Amino acid sequence: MGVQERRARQKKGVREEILDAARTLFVKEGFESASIRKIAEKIEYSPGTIYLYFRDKSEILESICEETFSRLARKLEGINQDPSPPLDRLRRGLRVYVDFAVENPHHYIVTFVQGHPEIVGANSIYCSAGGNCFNSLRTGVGRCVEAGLLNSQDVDEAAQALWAGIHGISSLLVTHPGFPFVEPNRLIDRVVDILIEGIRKR
Amino acid sequence: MGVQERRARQKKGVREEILDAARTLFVKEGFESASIRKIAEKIEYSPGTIYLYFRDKSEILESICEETFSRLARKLEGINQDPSPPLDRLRRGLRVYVDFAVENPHHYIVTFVQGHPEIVGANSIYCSAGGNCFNSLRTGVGRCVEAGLLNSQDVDEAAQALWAGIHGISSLLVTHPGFPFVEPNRLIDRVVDILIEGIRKR
Amino acid sequence: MGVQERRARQKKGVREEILDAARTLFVKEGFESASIRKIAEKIEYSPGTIYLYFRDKSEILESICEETFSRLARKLEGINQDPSPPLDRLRRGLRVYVDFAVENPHHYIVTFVQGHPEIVGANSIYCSAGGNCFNSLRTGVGRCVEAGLLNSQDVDEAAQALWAGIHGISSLLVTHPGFPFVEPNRLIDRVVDILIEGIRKR
Amino acid sequence: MGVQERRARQKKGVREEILDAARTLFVKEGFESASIRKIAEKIEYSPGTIYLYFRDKSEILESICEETFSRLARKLEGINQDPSPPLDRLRRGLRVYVDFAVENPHHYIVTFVQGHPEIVGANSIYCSAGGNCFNSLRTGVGRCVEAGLLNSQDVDEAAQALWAGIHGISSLLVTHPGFPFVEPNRLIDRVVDILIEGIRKR
DNA sequence: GATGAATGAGCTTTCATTCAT
DNA sequence: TATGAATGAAAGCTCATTCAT
Repeated sequence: MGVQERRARQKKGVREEILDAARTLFVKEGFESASIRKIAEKIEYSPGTIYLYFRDKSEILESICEETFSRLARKLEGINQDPSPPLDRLRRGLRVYVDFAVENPHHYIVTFVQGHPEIVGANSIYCSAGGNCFNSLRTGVGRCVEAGLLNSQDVDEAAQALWAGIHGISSLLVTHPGFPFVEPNRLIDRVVDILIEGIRKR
Repeated sequence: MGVQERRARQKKGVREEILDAARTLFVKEGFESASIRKIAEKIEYSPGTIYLYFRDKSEILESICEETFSRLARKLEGINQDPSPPLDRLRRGLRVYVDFAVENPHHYIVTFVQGHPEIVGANSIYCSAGGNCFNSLRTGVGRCVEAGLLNSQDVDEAAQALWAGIHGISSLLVTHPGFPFVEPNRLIDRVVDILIEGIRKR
Repeated sequence: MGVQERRARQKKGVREEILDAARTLFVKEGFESASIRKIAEKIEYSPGTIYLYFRDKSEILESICEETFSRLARKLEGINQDPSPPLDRLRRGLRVYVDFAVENPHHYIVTFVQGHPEIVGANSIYCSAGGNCFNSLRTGVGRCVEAGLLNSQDVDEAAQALWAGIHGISSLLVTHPGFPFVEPNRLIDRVVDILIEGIRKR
Repeated sequence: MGVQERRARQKKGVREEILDAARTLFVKEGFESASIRKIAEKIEYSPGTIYLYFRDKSEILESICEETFSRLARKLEGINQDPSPPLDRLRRGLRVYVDFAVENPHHYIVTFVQGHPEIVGANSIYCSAGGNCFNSLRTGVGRCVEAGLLNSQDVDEAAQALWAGIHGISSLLVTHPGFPFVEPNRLIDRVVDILIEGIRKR
């Protein structure tokens, strides 16, 4: 029975199980405190087994980050490919970014909030899949500039400023769950409004 | 020699040395990884000595946070007490906040970016000195609302949105030093501009 | 060689090795002073290994106590089931108790002499296997009372008094090996005689 | 005030304060766990101060033992010098011994129950003051033998057997306070009765 | 694939003790 | 007489990792 149950799960793949368990633990206890043993316990395998799927602890973290970036990048690219007016698309991109963070707090914290110098380059927002995310945003901003919709022509500057804005609300919401925020949906909308209002030409 | 050297340092005070070393390590390695032993090694004392100044590891963290909040609060209160127009003061408050973060990246990360559930309440932005910081911001926003300068009357919502904005750029700058940001000063100004432009009444 | 030697010992079982080493150390140095490290050193394993067999230090103690009680209980029950006259059986039970202590001084000290508030209930003479020991004695006394052989009807009182007597000589012999006792066998017999003479009806 | 209070206590003598605190802690936590720091804290002096009165930790223990033996010896000698019949005196001596243990459980455990190999000779029952205690008992037994009151002529054997009996009930009562003993006074009387009945000539 | 056993290094913390003041 | 500062050693325990099976 225990064995059958395990076999059933194997369809999902041990690798995925490890990633799921690790992500949860990384956030709940921090990367350092989350131990290989605890991960192994959670998925009911022996610690050694984990080393069949990952070289070491930090490779697990790398995988989680990469996976997160990919999912977000896909979402953002979806928006970039629809035919609404550029400013609308930009606004929706910002909102989607924050929603993604709120819906995947574990991923977001691990990938964007915590600093991981042990993953050289990989954790940064400009590596592989990470780059795609930022590029989506940059592209969206670029389209607005081309259409003469913004109060400045510097695409990089604007893109980075917007990113700062949405990263700010995202990280606050996921890392300070105890703070007496006003209703989150309203707050997110307000932030996005401010950013769009503050950036568009009058 | 070793003795003379130490005596010299003692003027500064062992407690301060510990806090300095700890802050650096907390940021470089994270709270969990930064060990009492490493702190002791860094200041060339024995591990036991640290316990003459702090009850345990988390008390060191608490001290650092409290210290950070106090310094920032003092800066912000200074601004609140000068006589310029409300919106100017608000703008300068935002800028001072980010400057503080950039000038004290260690403090900022330890206090605002990393989550520290081990310090119940103390790590939160609304505890003691922490509360003073947020209240300064809220007061500044309140004055603008009273003067009818903002495009919304909800003080909390606006204060939180602004805080999100400045926390966003602050945390990005200090946690992603490798990212190819445009010139930081210009970027910070741009963010603050966007926030003010996005929040004021037309 | 080192490897072969170890393999040889493994037949006995690492768990048993740990218990043996621990028992010796607990007595020689006391529970507190006997450290996990010293136990590990003694059996030539790393400290961590011990935690593969026992949850923590006090679980080792618990195991030793439980084991001791069980062995003694088995001996005593053996006597209770033979068909000699009740007073003879009682006398032999007392003697067997003391013999057990003298033959297993380590066990006896750890289990009966040292107080172990850290093992809630388990160290007490009335827990599980411990209870069986005392019950054997109580049963033996009860039989004598039923047969009208004792100078008092109070079974509990008599059983506790006898226990005090044999615990007294047992603990003195094992904890004061340097004292100039008269020949131990004679002394033990004398104590048992006194107890039986002092308790039986005339 | 704090100072005045301390000065007041000094009449009692710091040394005595240390001994009082140590005795309590030795019993509550065991000799090993009771630390110099905790003793110092309890009497509100610095750890270093203790070393002005005692060479090291074990000297404190030695002092406590010596002190205990002396007090008990004095009590027993008092009895030896009164004019009642020898067997009565012996009986009263036994009872006084147990009463002393029950009234001074701290002293009794530290001195008689716990083994202290670190105090070579000093912890034994035959050193200095300790010898006086046992000698009192031996003298009492000797008088009974001379008066032809006992069922054996071997003074040492009898004295040791009696000591075993009273040590047994004493140590059980003080080290197993949780055990469901019958009413202590009755139990002690019963033990003493058994011992006297078991040893006297018929 | 998976595991059980093992380890060496490391952790936070407490200790008895020393010594300059 | 008393202390405050310091330390080296050791404690119990957990860790990432390895490897024979």
